[in-house]
Amino acid sequence: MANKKRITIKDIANELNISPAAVSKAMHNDSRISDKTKRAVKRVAKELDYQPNHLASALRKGKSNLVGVIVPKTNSNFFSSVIESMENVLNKAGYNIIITQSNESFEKECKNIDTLLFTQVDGIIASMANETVDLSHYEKIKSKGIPLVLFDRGENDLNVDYVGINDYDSSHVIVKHLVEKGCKRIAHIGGYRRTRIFNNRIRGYVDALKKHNLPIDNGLIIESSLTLEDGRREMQNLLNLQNRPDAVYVASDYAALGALQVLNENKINVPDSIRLIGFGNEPFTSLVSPSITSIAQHSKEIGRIAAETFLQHATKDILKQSLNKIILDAELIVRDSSK
Amino acid sequence: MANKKRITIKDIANELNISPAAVSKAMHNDSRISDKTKRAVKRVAKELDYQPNHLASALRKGKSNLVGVIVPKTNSNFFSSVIESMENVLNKAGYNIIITQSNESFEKECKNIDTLLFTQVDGIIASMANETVDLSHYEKIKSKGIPLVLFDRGENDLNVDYVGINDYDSSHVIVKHLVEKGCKRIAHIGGYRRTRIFNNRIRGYVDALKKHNLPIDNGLIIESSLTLEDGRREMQNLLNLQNRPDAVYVASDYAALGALQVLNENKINVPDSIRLIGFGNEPFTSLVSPSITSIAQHSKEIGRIAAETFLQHATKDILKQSLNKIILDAELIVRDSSK
DNA sequence: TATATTTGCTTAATCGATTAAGCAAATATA
DNA sequence: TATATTTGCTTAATCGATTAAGCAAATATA
Repeated sequence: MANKKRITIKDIANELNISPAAVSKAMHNDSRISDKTKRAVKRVAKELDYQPNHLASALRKGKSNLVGVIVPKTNSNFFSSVIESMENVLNKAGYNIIITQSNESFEKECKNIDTLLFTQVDGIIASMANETVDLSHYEKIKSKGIPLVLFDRGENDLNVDYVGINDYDSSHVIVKHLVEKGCKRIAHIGGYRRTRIFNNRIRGYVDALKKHNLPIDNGLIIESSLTLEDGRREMQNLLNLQNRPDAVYVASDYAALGALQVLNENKINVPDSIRLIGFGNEPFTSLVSPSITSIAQHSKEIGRIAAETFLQHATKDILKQSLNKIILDAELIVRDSSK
Repeated sequence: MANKKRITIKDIANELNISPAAVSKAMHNDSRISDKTKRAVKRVAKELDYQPNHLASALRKGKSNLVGVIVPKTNSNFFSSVIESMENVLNKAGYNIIITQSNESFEKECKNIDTLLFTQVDGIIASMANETVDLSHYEKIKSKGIPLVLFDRGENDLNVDYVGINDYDSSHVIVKHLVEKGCKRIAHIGGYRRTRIFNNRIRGYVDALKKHNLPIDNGLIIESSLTLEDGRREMQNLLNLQNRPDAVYVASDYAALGALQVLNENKINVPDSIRLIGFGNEPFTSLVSPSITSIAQHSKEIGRIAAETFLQHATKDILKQSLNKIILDAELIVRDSSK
């Protein structure tokens, strides 16, 4: 077998006739080790292709330098981009990330948390599954004293750090845009109110309608899981109404895409007959025809801030910590579907 | 701070007045421990909410139960689905996965490999970045005796296990389909030949043309990175030709989407004037208009087989190992763009 | 009944790196 | 010159779990 014996600090110590402890300190630039010894140690380490045993130091130091990340699914541009940005920040600080997918399942999310705790991650950064209502698993993380940062789908009363965009204001921006285009009956295909971000979008939508003196029609407010199929079904339902809406604000690009399909299939002109707005600014929104107006969520920023927030917890001592709730302003990207 | 002292086997041992060694063995159902003791140990473990220290056992046993996964980017349905399927298989076998993205960058891929080796993964499952030509980093993994399994973008001469689809045959299926529809000038927007799978697609395309007695026109064979922008640019170039093609086979759905945009913008009827076929069966292929004919790659299968191949390496002893090269048949999903 | 085997544990070493404590030599200070 | 401090290392314990070796008691076998 190709597997040669692993080089340890002991091998370096033997080579130089010093103690393993001195080698360890030299590698970490301890001030009580002479420059001469440090140089010798580093030279020999290089010569022997020494790779520190991460498990041993993790065990001794009580930290793994791993951060667990939980997302509903990596296959959206939003999440993969958030992750990429987190990775950049955390790698620089010497951390690696373990990415897990909940597939929008509460059960899978619980399993992922157990797995991450078992793997002894130094912290967890998560965005919740659609199904998640019971937060006791997150309480478990907190009770173990492991830093927890939530982002996007995660605002709640857990009293942990959170990074996300201003959903309430986003709805205002969307409604304002549609009103300016002359829309009077704006429907909202939203997520479930139990998830804070979706509740905020609904609240923002309702308040914005009031602000513009438009009537609230509960038949035009729909809660769903926001999958593509949900978008199709709910759009079809809206089309079956006596009094059709003249605009639909969908709280997810995937569902918006489903809605668009139904509109196209029914030869309903978008935007002339019905204006359509999605949420998330997934790349396909600019690719379909007509292209879909959407809200950009600053995924890179969210990832960076979430990672930095974790690092604050990891480095600073407990006493200095304050709760961070960072809400970024979102941006409306206007495309053909609402022009 | 909320962090209570961690429960160790020592605590359980004290509780029961037995040795930590007995506890360890009881937890692992060692045959030399009495049922009575096993039951007692498990009861106390539960009572104290004992969580084994993964780092300690990993250090002692010399394995981390972590598998590193490297993909170009998780935001395609193909890769996220492959990963999901790997995760299922590996979790069941007691492994966790660390997912890393190369973002199609060779440099990032090298970094990821170093990171994974440092984290002491028990194996690496990878699909290469577009940029990757130099394979010395993969040699490094092999030389450390760490199991390596490649999938999709990874067939090569490294002499490691590989799981992928039959790219050569897929091209044959595509060309046959187009010929049956009456196409005579079939262009191919492909990847770079240096990547084996793309070379195989090009070879299959050329051989299939020959088989159907169609002339080979090198002006219709294009190599690119297959991004959406590449698809747009190359489609535009094809439209500028004196003698336009009547069909375009694009080796990636993203590039095919770019091509479709250009065709739509130029009011060229797809499929009547030009037929279009993509590769990968990304969800959006069925969502755009017209929907894009594509090749389904059996992502779940690929993930499952790659994971199982790793497990074979991890469990069986070195002598028994044989090289696996598993090539799955791909499937043509015919949609409007080629009907 | 005498010996062999099995059962059920304990003892002690180990996986590598880290770190508190300590010691001798070198240097600084009074 | 005598004492205090600093420098540069070593020694030994430690992080928890695992496991080889071993031992006494219980049981099986001749």
